[in-house]
Amino acid sequence: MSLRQMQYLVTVVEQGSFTRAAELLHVTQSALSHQIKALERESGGPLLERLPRGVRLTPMGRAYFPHAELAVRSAAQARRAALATAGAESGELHIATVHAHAVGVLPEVCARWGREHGGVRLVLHEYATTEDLFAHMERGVADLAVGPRPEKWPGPVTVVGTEEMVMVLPPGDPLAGRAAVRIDEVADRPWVRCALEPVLAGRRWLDVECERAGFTPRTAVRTQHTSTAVRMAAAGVGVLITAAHELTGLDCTAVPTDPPWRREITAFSRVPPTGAAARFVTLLRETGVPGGGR
Amino acid sequence: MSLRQMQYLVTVVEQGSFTRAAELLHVTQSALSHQIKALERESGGPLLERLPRGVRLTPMGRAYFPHAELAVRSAAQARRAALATAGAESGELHIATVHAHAVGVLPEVCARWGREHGGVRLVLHEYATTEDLFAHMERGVADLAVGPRPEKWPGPVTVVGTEEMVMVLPPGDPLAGRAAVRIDEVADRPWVRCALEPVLAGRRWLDVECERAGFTPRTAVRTQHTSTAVRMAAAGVGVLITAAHELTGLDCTAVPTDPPWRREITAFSRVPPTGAAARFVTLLRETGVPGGGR
DNA sequence: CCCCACCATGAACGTTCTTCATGGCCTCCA
DNA sequence: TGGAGGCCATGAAGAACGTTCATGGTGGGG
Repeated sequence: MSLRQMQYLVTVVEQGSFTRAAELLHVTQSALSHQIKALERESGGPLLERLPRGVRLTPMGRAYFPHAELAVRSAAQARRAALATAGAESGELHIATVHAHAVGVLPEVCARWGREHGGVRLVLHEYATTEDLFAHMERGVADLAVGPRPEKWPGPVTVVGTEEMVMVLPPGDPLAGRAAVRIDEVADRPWVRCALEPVLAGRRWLDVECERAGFTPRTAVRTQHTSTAVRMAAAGVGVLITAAHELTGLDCTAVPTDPPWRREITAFSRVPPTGAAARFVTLLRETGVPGGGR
Repeated sequence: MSLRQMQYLVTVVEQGSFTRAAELLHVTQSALSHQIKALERESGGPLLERLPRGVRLTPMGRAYFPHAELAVRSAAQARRAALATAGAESGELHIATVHAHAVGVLPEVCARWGREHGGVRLVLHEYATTEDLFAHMERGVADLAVGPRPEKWPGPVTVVGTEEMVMVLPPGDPLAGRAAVRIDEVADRPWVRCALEPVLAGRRWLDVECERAGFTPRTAVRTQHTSTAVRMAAAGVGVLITAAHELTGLDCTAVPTDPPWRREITAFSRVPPTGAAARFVTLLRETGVPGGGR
């Protein structure tokens, strides 16, 4: 029962095919067959169901797989952690994040990283929702995650900055130009909702605030990606509250809310960041993230 | 970079010595040296500091180690998960728990398990505190944990029962024989505190309740193990509130609190329990745990 | 000061993994 | 319906890897 066998299994399952997995792993399909068979022999039964078209996990495989995946990913992280501590001049740093942050706060950080730590390649894993991000971080896909503060996270969480939330309005909106807008002033408008809304104690922030203001937000449309939501709002579909920096380059109006809302951006990982990961956190705090480090 | 190498490293670090680790792993010390050296070569530098007396992790080793440990433990869990799903007639099921539960609720469950699933050996990992339990579960030491509901846990949590909390009094105490006792009736007494007190939203339950009752509990003694605390209380050192079933066989008086307190017993794991683990959860709910299944 | 405990090293042997070559099976399509 | 092609399995041979045996170096304690 070796790491290699698990790596092979994971790849075969991900690819749904021995042949494609073999190409990806740079071995022959025969080697895969042998190894998977050996793994199945040791595990006491078949893990994969060989279908005429591709493969699928057996019930036993489903019990086995998540652990194997975590083992494989942890091993990869171990290697990267060691390399990052050693040379700091080569290797990879895997960062997981949500799409909204990837387009918003990370580009500048990545640019500085490239100049200052050229040897360490950044590998970005972007997810559409925070749930996705957390789920994949738990499975160990990345060394470090950048995103909203996780509600439940068994590991170190560092606040690297805060974002100011603004209300997005189409160009020429009557409220445009105001210094700030109270939420009840738009109580009668439809809203653009997004999968990535900040959550507080299990409830969406906006719902809580609207309830306090005495109305229930009417949803015009619900999107996965924040960038989509922003364009909806800019087109006048409805009101959206989102982080200010996600609007750069768009033809729309943004007005701060009254009272001002802020949302934390955090970096979190399974173990205290060392080497490259630690430097990345420092860079995050120093660069580009409004309110960084507090 | 194989699992075996990581397994070797973990054992060497745990044992603090190549020689002892070699014995434990049933290989020669030479094999260990070779493998660790190979691992260090691939990792880009030494992971262990060779001291005249035993070994220690280098900074790089400290970055590497936790990931390696998780990889090793996950692999072991994968194997067990597969075997448990396969035969269900052999293998091991690793259960992590806190000492108080190990002596309180588990004996009966384990007895039934032995009769009904004799082939699957139970391996118990007992920890003194819930913090210890959670920390070790995160590192993947066991397939399933039994204990109080974890505050932050990234995985399935099942309530398997509730325990009634009672106030422990020495034999002949004036309050003994009462149907129930309010907490403010013992406001002037010293308390026996225990590391394993139920926690609610980050604060110890007892502190919250006493604050509500208008006093601050005065601590007579603080213990690690609940069983110690129970004996303290039975000896008249102070008042203790703990689960009723932890008193079986002791010469002391237990009086329910007014209002009644209950604490949940949960089973939690990293992935949905399958096979042996799933059956164990079922057994927990069916057996011996007051209020099981709700 | 010598001996013991402890880890490193090099060469030989046994095991394991990969490849090459080939075979079986199912599906799609003429 | 029969052949072509995609897909995984299998068996044998060679390469790669891990283990052992034997031995060397180093520091601490009697």
